[in-house]
Amino acid sequence: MGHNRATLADVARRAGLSKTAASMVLNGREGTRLSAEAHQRVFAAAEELGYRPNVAARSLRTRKTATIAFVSDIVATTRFAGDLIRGALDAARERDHVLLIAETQGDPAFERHAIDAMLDRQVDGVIYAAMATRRLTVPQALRAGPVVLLNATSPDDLPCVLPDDEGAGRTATTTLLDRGHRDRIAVIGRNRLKETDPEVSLAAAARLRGIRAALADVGAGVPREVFCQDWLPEHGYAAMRTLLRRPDRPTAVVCMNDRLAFGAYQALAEAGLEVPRDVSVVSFDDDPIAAWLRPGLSTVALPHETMGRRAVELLLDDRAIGSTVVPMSLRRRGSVAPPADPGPPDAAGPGPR
Amino acid sequence: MGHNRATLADVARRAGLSKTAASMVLNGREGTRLSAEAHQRVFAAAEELGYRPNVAARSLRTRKTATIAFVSDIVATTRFAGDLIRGALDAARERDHVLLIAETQGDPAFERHAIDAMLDRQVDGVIYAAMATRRLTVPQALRAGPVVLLNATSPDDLPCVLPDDEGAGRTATTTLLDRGHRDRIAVIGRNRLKETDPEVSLAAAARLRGIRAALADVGAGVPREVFCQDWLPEHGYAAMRTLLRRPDRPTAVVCMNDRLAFGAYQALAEAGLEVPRDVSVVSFDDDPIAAWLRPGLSTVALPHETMGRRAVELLLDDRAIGSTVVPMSLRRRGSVAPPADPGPPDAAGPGPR
DNA sequence: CTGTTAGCGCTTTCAA
DNA sequence: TTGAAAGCGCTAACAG
Repeated sequence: MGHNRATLADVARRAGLSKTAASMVLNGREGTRLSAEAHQRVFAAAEELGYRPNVAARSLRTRKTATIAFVSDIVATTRFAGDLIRGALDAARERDHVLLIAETQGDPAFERHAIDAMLDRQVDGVIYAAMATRRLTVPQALRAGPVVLLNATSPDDLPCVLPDDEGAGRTATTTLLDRGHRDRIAVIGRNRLKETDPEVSLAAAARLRGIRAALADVGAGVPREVFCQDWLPEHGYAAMRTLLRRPDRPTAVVCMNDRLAFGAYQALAEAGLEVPRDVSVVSFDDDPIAAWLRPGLSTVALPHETMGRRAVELLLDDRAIGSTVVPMSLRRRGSVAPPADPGPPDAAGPGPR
Repeated sequence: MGHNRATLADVARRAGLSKTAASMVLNGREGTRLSAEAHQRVFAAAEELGYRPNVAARSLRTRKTATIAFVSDIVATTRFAGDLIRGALDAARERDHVLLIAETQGDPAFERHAIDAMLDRQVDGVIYAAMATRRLTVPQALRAGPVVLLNATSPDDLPCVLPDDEGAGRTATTTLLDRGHRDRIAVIGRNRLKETDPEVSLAAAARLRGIRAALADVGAGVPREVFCQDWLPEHGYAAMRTLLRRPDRPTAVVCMNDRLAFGAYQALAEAGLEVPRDVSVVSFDDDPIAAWLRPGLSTVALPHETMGRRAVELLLDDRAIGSTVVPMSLRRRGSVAPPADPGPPDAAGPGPR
């Protein structure tokens, strides 16, 4: 690849100057001024030869590669991984950097291998990303240089970028409260494991805190909460059925993520209930599916693209300290409306329509 | 990053040998044999110092970087991008290579920039990926070295990796035929632009060819085909409503992708029709949503992970010639059943349940 | 069998 | 104002 590229020596020769002179002109070094004419000649020569510096050679000297390692546990599983990467890519491009990516698949051997591979290539820094917001411990090898955790924290307070899940919880809930829901709001997606083990999830507990805080602010009653084994559509479906079986059907539910909400939609439709007329729904993530549902699902979006971008900014500006929390904002679609009417606290719900 | 790494000189010194000797041992060069004891000493020294070669330095000499550029038009939009990358990543890891990624966003300026950045870093080859299977022209700059097109072809027959969309069309259709559907199969998602402009899509025409061929094989009638402006759920929804409005409701539909199928499901549910009892559905892609629908959607999966892997293999083994077509296989879920009964070719359908 | 000597292409003292 | 020379860490000729 790139066989006969012109070298700096070629440029210098053509310009009738030394490599030093050429180098200085091309790098805009002010250390010592060359004649305007020398500048001209060098630029002209470089232009004519289509000169491009060899980054490997340069970095051997400068110990800078303008390359960032992006190491994540899993890249493919979720669409969100792409957003994280895209944000990082954008920011990197703006600063003339490039991303070397690797995936550990949660396997320590792969991880070790990946990190070595990156370090061997003298990357300027490492972004260590998790696909689910969580706490993790970064391998010792990374301590050698700048690191930013993306969508993760570590026990030892490395600089990190996180989404504001607690704020998101408030936002979701407030949306409901603003429309007049209050004492019959339910929560779908409580999960002991996700809420208690920070290595599994940081989002679950934070979202719940936000939800409860918003409710407490207006003195609303404790919401009905349904536990789910995981956050997949089938669990949301089951949870919603559970809720519908009870006497006082909720006027609104907040689902811990969009997949749960999708399942909830399915159960609602099956019960002949209409969103948002009979039940309002809000959730989190802004999975593509949120826009595809009928009606569109109002959801608090994960700011993954911004997070990815922020991570490289922190890394390169090395003002990276503490945690950077990125706000999450509501994508308003059609799934929220005022409660139909208080209704008698008995029946499970009317038939279709 | 990686400040005080031991260098080859350190290892040599510690082993009491020359850099040359150390280099040879470490690289397992057989050119000239060193004493067994020398081997021992070198390995021991390297081990003790935690020596790792500096890839930049090495590549300055060898002109090999063990780095592959992965340039794509869009990485984030679809989940499939992740699969392509993941496959490539896996294959690269197995061969001790690493991926430098960049995204052009379809912008020629970005593209130029990205390619320069990669070439400046002396990558060993380039994988040029498109997110929708299509034809494209690769920038001249890439002709300098090995290139493999991923999910794309070019007018000048660069080596490429493509999914077998025509086979997929046959597979989808055959699934229906095998269950007894025949003359009342409909197709959702015809699209003039996608079918005629190879720079937009290669998949649409190929899938359609496959569908028709399978039908022709059994002498089935020409299917009812509905055009869609795009392949999004809303279009599938509209298309299905159109079909249901006609007198002879289809017993089965093949949708050009899963998003259309999702829309079709919505229209079916709304009409009080049940999948697969009243209408069977098959489609293409294996979008995550296919597994989330109720019942699960049978769909012919895009083999993106395999494709990504294949691209790397072709590039590195440089036996890269012509096009490599990767088969697509059916994910059998619950959306296909035998037709209920021939039924009178009149009514639009019964009420709910 | 082993070690010395040149570079790869670049930046950076240091002298002229 | 400019240029020669050294050297980043490594490998490949070429002598010993």
